[in-house]
Amino acid sequence: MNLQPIEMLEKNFFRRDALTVAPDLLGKVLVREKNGEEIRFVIMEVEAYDGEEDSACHASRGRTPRTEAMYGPAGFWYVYLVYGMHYMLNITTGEEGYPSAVLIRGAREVTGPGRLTRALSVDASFNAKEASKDTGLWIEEGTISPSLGEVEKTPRIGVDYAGEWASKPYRFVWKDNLKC
DNA sequence: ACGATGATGAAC
DNA sequence: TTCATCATCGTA
Repeated sequence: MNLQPIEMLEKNFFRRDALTVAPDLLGKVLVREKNGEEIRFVIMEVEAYDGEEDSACHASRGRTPRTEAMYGPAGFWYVYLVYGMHYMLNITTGEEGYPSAVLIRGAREVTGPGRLTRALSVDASFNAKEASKDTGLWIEEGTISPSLGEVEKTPRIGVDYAGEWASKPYRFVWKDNLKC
């Protein structure tokens, strides 16, 4: 038997196109450490937000205080509040200077981006912090990943305002065939 | 199908 | 300083 420490995903994993990173995150494990306890969720649903051209991406309005993190290096959290109630958790991707990120929308046993951040006790204080053990929130290698046939591609949720970009298949879901 | 609820960015 | 908007969710 070959027991190796579980590998934390580092900058190089995230320093690729958001559209490449997004499906690759399915099956990876989101880890939150709080008060000495670690909770883990297998990532099941994500969306890519890719650059200023993407009307659904917050960076479509250019660089603002809110979108700073997306313009920074890959592997950092981008967290913001929507509808005055729910925090959305994103991980930044791509080269520094190019704004892009992947929204983590759901995990095994937790469906919905707002419910996920609540389950993890994640709020805006994580914004622009690195995904690492130091910050108490990171992503690890998983034990299984979906096969190609198990990944469903659909338009993103809640971005109907984004014109032609609203219909692009930037959402990736691991169809949970094995669930029982 | 609707209201809660508050930060953000843009207009004035 | 005001205002519309919003990557949602729970209850009806």
